[in-house]
Amino acid sequence: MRIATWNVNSVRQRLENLTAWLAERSPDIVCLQETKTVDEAFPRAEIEALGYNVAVHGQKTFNGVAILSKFKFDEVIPRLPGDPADDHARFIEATISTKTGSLRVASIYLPNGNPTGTDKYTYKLKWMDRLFKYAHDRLQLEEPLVMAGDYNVIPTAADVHNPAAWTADALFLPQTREKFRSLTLLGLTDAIRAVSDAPGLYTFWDYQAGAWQKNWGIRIDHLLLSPQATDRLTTAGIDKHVRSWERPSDHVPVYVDLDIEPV
DNA sequence: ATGGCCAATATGATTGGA
Repeated sequence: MRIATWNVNSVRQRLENLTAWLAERSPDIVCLQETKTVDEAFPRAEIEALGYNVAVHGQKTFNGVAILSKFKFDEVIPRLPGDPADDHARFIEATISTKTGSLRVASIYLPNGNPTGTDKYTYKLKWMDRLFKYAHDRLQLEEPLVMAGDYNVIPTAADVHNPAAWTADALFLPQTREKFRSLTLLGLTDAIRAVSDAPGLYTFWDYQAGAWQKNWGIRIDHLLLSPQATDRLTTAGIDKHVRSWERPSDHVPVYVDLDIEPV
């Protein structure tokens, strides 16, 4: 079972890259972020034609998440619990049936939080607290769980080309990193770091200032695995080459292979 | 880490992104 995450920065602008990457990597389940469209305008038919079921939770202009799956969804739940007044489309989870029980996958678009010192950063921290509560509750189920998405968190200095330039940024502030670390301390495993300690593993390069050409990257797209998923982890990787394609997203896909069979 | 970008919007300037 191959599960991936990709912040596509507009699914409609990225449809050609998305379909090319789906053919190349053949993921079974894909979590998308920043789809930037209302559900009615999501290119559902084009993706269904490639053999995927599609679950969407979008809104006008910004944000928007989705899950694609080669296997049918048993359950689809949009919105992160904990704040009914939060109208940002940043979370959707789904379950599918496997030979050893239910597999749960969440597509997460965690708030950026810049500029710091504003309500945007407060919103980010509160959202992370809600995500902690969600993870804590779901871990009680003791089932394979993959929380995949754009966390907008640089976990450590090894995950950024120039740490000094990011010390005051909402993605790298100690309080941000502490809240991300609390997720791993709950028992979730950062899949990429489970397979490699190498520096220079990035998932995002800014469009500006020639960041891609200079490899000024950061690692902010993560797949966090429950113990029952981690036990079955065989591979984790980053499709860096996708950043060099025509009209790319500023993020690239990240994926894991889990030794789990669908029904 | 901003000189340089990109996407969406009743759009031709503004907002959001990271």
